[in-house]
Amino acid sequence: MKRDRQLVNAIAAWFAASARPLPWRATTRGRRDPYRSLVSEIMLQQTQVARVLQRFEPFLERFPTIDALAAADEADVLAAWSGLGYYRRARMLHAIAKAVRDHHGSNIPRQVESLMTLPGVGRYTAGAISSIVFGQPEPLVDGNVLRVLQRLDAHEGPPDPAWAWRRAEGLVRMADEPGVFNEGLMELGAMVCTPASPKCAQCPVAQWCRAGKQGLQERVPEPKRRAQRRALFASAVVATNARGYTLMEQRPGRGLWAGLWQPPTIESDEQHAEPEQVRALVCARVVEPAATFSFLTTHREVRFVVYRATGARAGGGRRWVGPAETTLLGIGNAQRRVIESAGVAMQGAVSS
DNA sequence: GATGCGTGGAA
DNA sequence: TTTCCAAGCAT
Repeated sequence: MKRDRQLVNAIAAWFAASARPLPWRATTRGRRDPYRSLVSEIMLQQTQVARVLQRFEPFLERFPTIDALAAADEADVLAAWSGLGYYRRARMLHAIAKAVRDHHGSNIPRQVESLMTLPGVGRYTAGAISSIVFGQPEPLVDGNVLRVLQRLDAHEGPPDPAWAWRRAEGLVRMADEPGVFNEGLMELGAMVCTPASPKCAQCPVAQWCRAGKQGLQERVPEPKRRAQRRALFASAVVATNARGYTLMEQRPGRGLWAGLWQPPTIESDEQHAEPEQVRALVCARVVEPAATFSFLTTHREVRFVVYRATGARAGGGRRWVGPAETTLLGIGNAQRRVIESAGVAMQGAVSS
């Protein structure tokens, strides 16, 4: 008990002294802006801080308030999310804004139970907003916290979220400022108690760390096996017209790159489409091979074969899209690579 | 409870 | 090159 109290105080003190000045940590009169915090929490789901830093302010500029976001077209939200991945988050963030406007008087709720009813808000995000924005004594567990807590207690074996949530709850109740403690736990995991080569020599709670004392810090928690990546065979046609515009279609509303735009593409788990099928796909007069590359996602190795075509026709939901217009559509980075590999320039290019 | 959902940096 | 995994969530 005494150890726990010391841990909590040390983590909060360390964070208060060393927190990075991230844009969503800005305060007015000591308060976080709930909307900015909400956007940052959704963006940060399974996404590294460095990546979010590139996109946060532009998104806020495009949708400055929760009402502005609620009033926006979903297509515009997806366009602003282009390249960030996990595009379902963009749709759900949009849905959150509408739900908050319609059912909470445009005020983001402060209780975990209310927050959890919002689409795309799970236990972590609800705990984060409730504690960090509103100061409620709610626990939170993300990948960082899971690792930090298991190491502190030398809780061996694979990641044990159920155990970590109980532990986090017990600790956050002792904190004077729950949000500061929670953010400190995460920051500690991000900056010091890293998955590989943790910096125990500069750790503010090393004296209480049981894994560190036993030399187990590199083996706790035990990494878990990843599912094998499955192949997906994609044949894409980059059809251009006389003005240099590219033919684009919208992907289905579910699954990979749901709702995003792409050059007409045939996909299969088995093999690539025959060139004749590709030609038929766009009814083009001239179709020629242009490029081949693989694009990796967590669960898929997408093997693209890219063709160039002329003499195709729009219709059936397909549209001719000019270079400037590509910033207005939701387009995945794989599709950007497809288009550029065919030698067609576009704006809002693939990041780095 | 396992799986699918993106992307890119680090080792 | 390959593997891991990053402020998770929904189904």
